[in-house]
Amino acid sequence: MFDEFSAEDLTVMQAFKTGEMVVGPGAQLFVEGAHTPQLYTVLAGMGLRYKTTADGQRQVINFVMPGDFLGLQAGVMGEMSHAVEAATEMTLCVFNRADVWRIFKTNPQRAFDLTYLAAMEEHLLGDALSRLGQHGAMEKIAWSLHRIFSRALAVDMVSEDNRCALPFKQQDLADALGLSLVHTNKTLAKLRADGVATWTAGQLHIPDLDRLGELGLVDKEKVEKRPLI
Amino acid sequence: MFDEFSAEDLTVMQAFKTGEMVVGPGAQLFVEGAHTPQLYTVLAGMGLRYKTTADGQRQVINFVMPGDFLGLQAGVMGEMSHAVEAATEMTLCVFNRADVWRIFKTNPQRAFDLTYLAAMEEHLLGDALSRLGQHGAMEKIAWSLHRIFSRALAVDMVSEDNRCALPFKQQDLADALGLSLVHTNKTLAKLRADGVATWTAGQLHIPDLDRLGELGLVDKEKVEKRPLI
DNA sequence: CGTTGTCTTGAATTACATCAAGAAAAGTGG
DNA sequence: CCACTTTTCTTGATGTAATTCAAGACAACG
Repeated sequence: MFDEFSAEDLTVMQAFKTGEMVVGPGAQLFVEGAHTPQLYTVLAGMGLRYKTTADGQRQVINFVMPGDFLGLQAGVMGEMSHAVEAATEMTLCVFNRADVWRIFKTNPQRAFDLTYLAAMEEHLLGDALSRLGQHGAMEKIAWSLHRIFSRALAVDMVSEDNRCALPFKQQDLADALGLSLVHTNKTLAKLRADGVATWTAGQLHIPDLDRLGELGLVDKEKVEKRPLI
Repeated sequence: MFDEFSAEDLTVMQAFKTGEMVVGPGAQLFVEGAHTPQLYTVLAGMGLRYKTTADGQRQVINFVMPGDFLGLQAGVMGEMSHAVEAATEMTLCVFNRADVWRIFKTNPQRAFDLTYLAAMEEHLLGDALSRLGQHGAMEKIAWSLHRIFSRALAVDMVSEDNRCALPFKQQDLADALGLSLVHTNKTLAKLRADGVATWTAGQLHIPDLDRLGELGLVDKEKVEKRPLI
């Protein structure tokens, strides 16, 4: 799924990298509005990006999976507009914010990749926006599960029998889609009854991804390559 | 509102710039999924970014105003994930997609600005997402009008008596917020009756921006500087 | 001056939220 | 390992915000 990593790239990134870090479930990687000195690439584990609204509600922006780059906003804008929290134990590759500028000075290709990633996020958020704005609960949930599962496939986290770990709560999914917990639960029950998607005990089972995609109105989009930072 | 433009920056950007362009209302600046060779900075006029969903619905991503940079996605990813359409006559500063890479090679500061813009868009989309997911019609509409008006203030498009041009249809606002036209209309009528916001004949009148902000649950966020490309 | 697009308003319907309460899990401590 | 508490999941009943349907009033336009 990722662009190839040349020997030179590796050297450059190794200079940029300052270490590895392991955090436990529930750890706050970023706090909303805070000034943080570090950026991360997710090597293993899953997490949540979310915003807290003025009246105390929570909007989950998306689900964080291995390969994701965290903190680009803080890296260029100084502070994060959303929080990031670990849902499982996570292994992270750590970079210094101060080095971002150095990348731009010394390695245009990597700088370009950063912009690419930002544009990619924008694209994904746009998708989410149109799903939230224009569709009903069943479509939202089917779409979301489809997206998660496709991504898991891309990073090889899906087992032979079409199962992957999904260590979130139903409340998290509800908050991602702007639905109530109750309605989310009932819709998941329907998908389960129909044999389209079964999510129990932190495991998501999708026997037929295309069928789920139809319910979620997913247009068979190419799996896009993304740069790995 | 914009970062200062040094003499050197000006020279660099003038080399990058390939011309100016004026388009009429209704013109399609970008088509969804298309490969376009040009990028634009909006000098005057307003427009819409939108996506069309699989089942034919339309989600307006945001409203385009002077100072916006259009086509960054196409610039780095090759194709746009959304369409852009002019709502009024628009004046655009034209750049070549091929030159984007040159920017990264020769002018790290400008390259950084591009990434900054992308991160900014991501931030704005995240805001929109949480508004769509977590709030009711009144809050959505108040929030949206607040955002538009604040932006208009920043680019000095608001008259003495707190009016600015808003050349969109109610349907556009409805599609931006995931509401039906009817409900949008009724909510606007309520705002008008309460004297908070009056939008008629393409003119938006906001006597008291703070009052609107309260209704829209807007936390008094600093007006952020953005780079002008 | 008819035709078409946008706005406006009322009435009927529905998808979803809220309320409530029980059943599983998953921690916690003795 | 077993009570005990707390969290997460599940299901039914009730309420409501927003949709859809329908139709009239303005505007804009050729």
